[in-house]
Amino acid sequence: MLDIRLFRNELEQVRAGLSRRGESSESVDAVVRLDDEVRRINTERDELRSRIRALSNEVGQLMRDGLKDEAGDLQAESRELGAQEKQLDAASDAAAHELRELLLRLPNLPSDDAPDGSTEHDNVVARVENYDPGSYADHQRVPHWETGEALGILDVERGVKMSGSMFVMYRKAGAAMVRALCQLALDRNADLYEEVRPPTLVRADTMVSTGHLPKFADDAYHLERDDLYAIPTAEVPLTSLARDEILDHAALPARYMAHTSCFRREAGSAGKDTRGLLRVHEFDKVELLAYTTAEQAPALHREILDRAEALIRDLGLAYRILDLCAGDLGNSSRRTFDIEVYAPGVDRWLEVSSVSWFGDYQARRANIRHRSAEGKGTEVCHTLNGSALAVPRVWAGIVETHRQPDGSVAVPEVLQPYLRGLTRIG
RNA sequence: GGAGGGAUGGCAGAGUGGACGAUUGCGACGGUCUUGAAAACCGUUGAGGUGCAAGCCUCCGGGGGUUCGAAUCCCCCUCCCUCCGCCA
Repeated sequence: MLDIRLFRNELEQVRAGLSRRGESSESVDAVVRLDDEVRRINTERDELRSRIRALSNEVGQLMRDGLKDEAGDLQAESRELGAQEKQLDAASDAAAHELRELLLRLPNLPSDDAPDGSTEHDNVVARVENYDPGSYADHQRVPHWETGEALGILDVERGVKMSGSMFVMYRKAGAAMVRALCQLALDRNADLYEEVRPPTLVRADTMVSTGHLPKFADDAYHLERDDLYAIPTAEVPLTSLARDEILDHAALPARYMAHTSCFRREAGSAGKDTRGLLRVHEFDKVELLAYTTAEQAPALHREILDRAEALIRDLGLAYRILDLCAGDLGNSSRRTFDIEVYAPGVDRWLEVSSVSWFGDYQARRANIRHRSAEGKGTEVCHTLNGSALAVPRVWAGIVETHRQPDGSVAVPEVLQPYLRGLTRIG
């Protein structure tokens, strides 16, 4: 949620930022109009309240003095004002509610550093690492679902039998590798990040805090009977960890990591990427998240990207870093770097991590503040996060990249200790 | 799921219709004293809205109601605790 003060003091900046995303300016106009209205009504209402309080105090004084009969006129006047106040209050609530709904649906402003552009084709490739297009042999040009099936480590058919399309089942070393990847990611970040195991079913307001509701309700699994949502990423519960709290300045930056299942309906992608692990409804992921001051945010953005990148590099995968253009940024993000792994079997770049800086957009929704360094007053925190490791596509990248001429898959060295010393699958 | 008890400032804990945004204690911060510290003593110390400011307004778990006036009375909801039931 954007700071309403931006609309009052730096309206042109808001318009410019939103238009870089391709948002129309109609809602901006509506926000300004409603904000004016709310403040106008509130001023009038507060004036009435003030008079009612003064009258009531007079009545109270008369009562204490035993002059009950003289209070009648004051009571009548106060009652009259009370009726007016009630009307204004209702009008204020209605306008304020409308304003909030509007603000909740407006996306964040792109950072000035985010490149211009409107679609994913305009994203800037910041770096390409460990990738030599001519280096791939025929034995690596096999899709992971074929290798997985052949080695008995991926059972798509039975996953679908249980739960429908885009649900998969891992088996034997394939299942162990899911666990190993998560354990590796947690161990590699345990030096600075506190491990958390949060609930995977959360309330609506928890989803609102990160920006996943109300705008993207179609993407989330919802348990109607209990009105709970299955989290699409650990970002959701981790952001609500500090909801409605005022953090101590000395506690920042506060770093957390969590391994969770993630659930996505993929409502807009029906029929797309349905094969293998390219796009699934349920998957495991280790997420990194930080609460910071505004000043600390850039350093943490780099740190999370570095850590996510290091894991991919050490798994021996080819990857590239994308600097997302303004038009392709996630709704809540001001700047995002995507890490994409090259999967030779399907000859595609697969997004495995999205490292984002949200400014104070999420923290304002979640009401997360910190005491300012000078001691007086509070400031809204900044939040940042990124996948340390999202399992399915990394799993696919490993199986395709490290496939050997004999059809087996070499286990990356960093993973071997987590697979009981296994060096080769198949 | 049933029955009862709770929810007040950073924490603990008073307050059952009127001068209460809230007694007090602890903590924190500033000062006096001290070579320095501790102790003692003095003072300060919640969050937000609006306004140039003085000020005004809101917030005692959330929402509604009664009243001239609600932390306080009534209704609904959420959460926590105890007991019973069920259970990995």
